[in-house]
This record gives sequence, C-alpha cells and structure tokens, in this order.
Amino acid sequence: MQLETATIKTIADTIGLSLTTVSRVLNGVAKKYRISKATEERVLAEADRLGYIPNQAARNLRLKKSFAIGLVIPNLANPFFANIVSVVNQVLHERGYSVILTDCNEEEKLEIEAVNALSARNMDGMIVIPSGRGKKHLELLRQKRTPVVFIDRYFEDLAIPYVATNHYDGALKITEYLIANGHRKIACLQGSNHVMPNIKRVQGYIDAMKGHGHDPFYIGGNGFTFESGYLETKLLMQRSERPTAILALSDTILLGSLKALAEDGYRVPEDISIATFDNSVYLDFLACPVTSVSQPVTDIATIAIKLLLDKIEQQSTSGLTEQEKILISPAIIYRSSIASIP
Amino acid sequence: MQLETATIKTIADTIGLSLTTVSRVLNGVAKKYRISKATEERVLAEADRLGYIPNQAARNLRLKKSFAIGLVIPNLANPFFANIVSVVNQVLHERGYSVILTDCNEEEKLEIEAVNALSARNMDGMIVIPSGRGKKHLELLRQKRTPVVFIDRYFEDLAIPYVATNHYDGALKITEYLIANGHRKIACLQGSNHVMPNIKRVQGYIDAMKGHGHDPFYIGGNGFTFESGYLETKLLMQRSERPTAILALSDTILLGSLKALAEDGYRVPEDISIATFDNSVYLDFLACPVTSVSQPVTDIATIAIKLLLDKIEQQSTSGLTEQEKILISPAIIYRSSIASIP
DNA sequence: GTGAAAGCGCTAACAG
DNA sequence: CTGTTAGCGCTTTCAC
Repeated sequence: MQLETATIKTIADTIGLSLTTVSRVLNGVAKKYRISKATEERVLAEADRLGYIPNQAARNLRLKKSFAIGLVIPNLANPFFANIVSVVNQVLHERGYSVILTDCNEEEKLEIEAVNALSARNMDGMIVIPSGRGKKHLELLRQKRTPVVFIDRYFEDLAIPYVATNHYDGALKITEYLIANGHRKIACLQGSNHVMPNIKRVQGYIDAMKGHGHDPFYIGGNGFTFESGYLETKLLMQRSERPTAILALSDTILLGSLKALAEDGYRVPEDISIATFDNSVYLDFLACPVTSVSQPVTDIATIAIKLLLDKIEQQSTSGLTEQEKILISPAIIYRSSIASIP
Repeated sequence: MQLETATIKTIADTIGLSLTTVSRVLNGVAKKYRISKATEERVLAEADRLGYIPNQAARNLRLKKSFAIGLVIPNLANPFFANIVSVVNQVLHERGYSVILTDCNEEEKLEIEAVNALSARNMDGMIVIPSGRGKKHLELLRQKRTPVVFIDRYFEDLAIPYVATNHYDGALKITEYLIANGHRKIACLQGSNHVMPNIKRVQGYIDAMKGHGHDPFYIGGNGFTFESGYLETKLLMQRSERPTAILALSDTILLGSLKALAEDGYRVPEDISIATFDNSVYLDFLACPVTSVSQPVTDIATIAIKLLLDKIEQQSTSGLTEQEKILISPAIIYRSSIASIP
C-alpha cells in the first residue's frame, strides 16, 4: 500500500503508456480516439488498483472550471437558511458539483470577503443570500463572468437573477386575515430593515392596513433575531395603547416575542393574537400553535439551481429576461394563534 | 475596465517587473527579500487597480495545500447539525480556511462519495460526522495523510480523534432525574440505532434503570426523525401498560412524540412527563417547556477545530494520544415537563 | 491507435 | 534588491 498519491503519471509509468492515453481513458473519451479495448481495460484496472483520484486543482487550473458552486448565506443557525442550504446541497451534488459554503453571520464585511475568496477559487457559479447593502463585490463577479443568482434576498436594480418568496404578498394576505378577524391594532415586528424581504413584508403590512382604512399601528425591531423580538415586545406592551395582535416577520422574532409575552403573563390568543413568517416545524408544538406564512423553500432552491446551471452550461451573455426575476407566492398555514375580536 | 482576469503576470508586465518580485510582495514577504518600499507600493497599487485576486487552483497545485477544510455532515435540516456547521464555519474562516460542505442526508453512500470528492480536492483536513457504519473510505484518508476529526458521532476502534458530548453521561443523569421524580415506567425513544450517540444514550438509560433496580421499560424508534417519534409514541400509548414518562433522544423525535400525545389528548406533564436531548431554542416555548440535555455545541466545534488545525500545522505523525478522544459532559436544562409522581 | 509537448497561474530554489 | 527557471497534475493541440 503506497503512501504516495497516485497521479496519471504513476499509472502511465506502471503500465508503460503515455499520459495522454491514460488521461483519455480516464475521461471516458477512449472510443473517440479509438483506443483499444485492451488498453482501456489495463488503464482502468491500474487506476482502480492504485486508488487513483484525479487532482481537482490541476483540472481546475487547466480547464478553468472548478465544478464547484459557492454558497453565501447570512446565518446557518437560522433554520430557514439551513433548509435552503440543505436542499441546494442535495440537488447540486446530484449534478456533480461541490458546494463551498460561507456563513456571513449577517455581516457585510464577511460577505465581501466570502465573495472574493470564492472568486479566487474560480467558482463555476454562486448562489448568494446577501447580508448587506453593498453590491460592488457582486458586480465584480460579472467581470469574471461568474454566474450568480440570489435567493430570498435580492436587489431589484441589479442585473442578477433572483428567486424568492413573494414577501409582499405574504405579508399583505396575513395582515388582511388579521383585519378580517377584527384586529386594528396590529404591531409589526420587523427584521433587518435594509434587506428586501423585510422591506417587502413591511410594505405588505402597511398596504393591507391602509387598504382597509387603517393607519399602520406600529413598526419596530431591527433584526431577524430572538433578541429583537423579545425587546421590542417588552417595549410594545408598555405602551399606553396596546396592540391586539402582533405580526412577527420571522420565527426567530416570534420566539423572542412569545418569551416576552409569557413573562408578562399575556396568553395567546386570549390576550393577544400573533402571526409569523417562515413556518418552522416547531410552530405546531408551541403553547399556542402559530399561524404562519409558509415559504416554498424547496421550490425556491430548485428553481434557483436550475437558473444557475443553465447559465453555467450555456454561458449565455444574453440580457436578463423577464423569467429571471422569480417571485413565488407563499401559502398561509392557519393555526390557532389568531382570535376573532369584535 | 478589462474583462480578462488579472494574474501575477499581468501585474508584472504592466509595471515591468518580474513575476517573482510581484509574487513576493503579494505574499507579504517583501521585507524578507529586502524589496524596496517603492517597488512594493507600485505592485500593491497595480494589484489593487486591476482587482487582482490570486488563483487558488494554481496555489493549491503548487503548494499542495488547499486552505480548505471538508465538512461532512448527516443532515443540515437538523438544527443541531446546522449549529455545529455554523460555529465551525465561523472559526475556520477566521483562520483563513474555506469550508467545503456536504450534507449526506444520513446516507452512507453519499458519505463515501463526499469523502472521495473532498479527497480529490486536496482538503487540508476534514471534519466528519459519519452517517454510516463504514470506515474504509475514512481509513483511505490516512494514506493521503489528510487529518480528520470526528464530531458528535465516532468510532471507538479507529485511530481518528473525536470530540463529542458524553452522551452516556447525559442519558444516565436525565434518566436518574426522572427516577428521582418517582417515574419507573420510562419509555426511551431512540434515533438511528447504529450511531454512537444513540448507542451511548440508550446505554445510559439502561444503566440508570438497572442501577436503581428497574428493568428498562421500553426502547423503540429507528431514527432521529419527527416521524419516528410520532409513530413510536402512537404505538407506545396503545400498549396495555402505558409509560409515565418518555425520554426522547433528540428534539426532532420529541416534536413527533408531542404531536402524537396532543392528538390523543394527553397533557404534559399532567398525564405524562417528557424529557429530550439537544436543547433547541424553541423548547422554552412549547406548550409545556421541555427539560433537556444540552449539548455543548460551541465547545465541541471549537475543540475539534483546534485539534484539526494542530494536526494540519504540525503534521505530527505521532500516535493518537489520550487527549484526542474527548468527551464533554452535557448540562441538563430543567424546565417544567417532568412531574413528580408518588 | 498512440504520444510529445505546451501551458494553465503560481511559488521557490538558485543565481546574481 | 531583483530575476530565471523548473515544475505542481492535468488536458489538448498537433504530429505520426
């Protein structure tokens, strides 16, 4: 059992053939060059015996293709993103690509570093969920002709395709549902106020309220975090005019909000109604199961990959067509966290 | 704005210096070769102007070092693993390594493919949470001298370091806590019965029962899944002799179990007590907050990386020392899901 | 049917 | 203080 890694040269030497022939056999183009069956089998047998694994760095350098897709996401600890990564990973591996992951911890600085690092590694394509507002690092990728697609978060003014939930639509519908149940004092607990999903969701909330002749009651919070939900709810319930319902713009915010409500002795939905985004699996098992907007994660990931691989394979320099800005309308999963009030 | 990617040669040509000098400056060893400040600045300025990013494939090929760590995990949709990946990612990026991720969907076949693919990409090291029972693909890595460390799941008979929760200890303690609260009919809902964490946890349960003079009441289930928890609980509650307590060996199992209990009208903890492993953040917000064994994820990930980077940097061929099998005792987080019974 | 040789971008002796 | 050169492992013209 040799300790040296087997290379094409090792194989060529041991069976007395040239590098070229070995390479051809190993690349499955034997018949194209009319290499004899006997030779082919000898090569294959020897490669197997030596446990030959092609050196990807060399292929990468030579072919200017890495068979790898970069994945840049804000935060893996958030189950919503973890799910996306899980699906993306699976589909990509089936197609023979490796996935290089970076978790940016919602920091723009890390995102820029990540994009550059991936660029250095010659990604064949990238899927990014931007953490920040900056776009320059993303535009640089166009220079390098690296196909990119956004998932979930996106920039409308960039010529980069995106696939996302129709956040506006989801927020509009769920707010209207609250209104239909008699709620007027609906507080909206937002996430990071610069990212598109949040902007669209807040807009949906506002438009639903206004559309039914109400002023938006309250918009607060500053991150898709447990802490933001907790603090904001604590503050909210101190106000002279309390809400009858809370719309949390993510499940992480929801959990923080629920903790604050429980601490202060408010019951859901008797004292206050609540609704959320993301539809995490545990919503069914909370003290009061929570009605939620459900994002079509699998669909989003699958479509995004299809878009990306199309771009990679055809390398079309054609402009952005209308189909490449894709929004998928979410479903609402009704549970028991919303009470009808007079 | 040029479309061609800048290389060291591009820079050298435009400012009329040699590749070597440019390379040296860019690698930060300018002073070592006493390159003049002026030259250094010209190089840096030009690199910046051209948006130069070093080609990692070339470095990799040349240095036989990829500055990348392979991460092989069973299933990202499981928040416990997602957390590990999140922490690992963060620490590794701080140290200048990229992370190549593979989600094996708990399938051994995918795990083997993943390990080989990563091997082809010359990983400097690998962190793996094995999905399967097979070890051959892991042993091959030793040939290539690729450092590996296991997290969470491990093989005791392999000369590969591991860092994991002391699963046995956690199960023992929480079972004893149930017994101390008067429970005798404690059902254990297990995960994949071939993986080490499960085996150790079940053993802890058995030993706690026997240690207090009781026979293990019931052991069932076949995976760390929602479905297994659900089905097993349904079956369990049909038995003539019902348990007074359930020990779910993961939070995913717990959620399934809770769903079954709720469907059949059992209240926690009035009708039945329950305890779990993993301590997911949402446990606090369930209908009844659930007492749980809390795994020290951050510690585990941090220690594992330290071990791995040590191995990578010193390339010690020394044998496995005692410190390289590390088990960390978990804490128990007490909530209100366990009732005292007479 | 098979092989020789060039070159992808980079680093590191070795040579001044 | 700076440059020349070889070579990492692979694919691919071009040649026989």
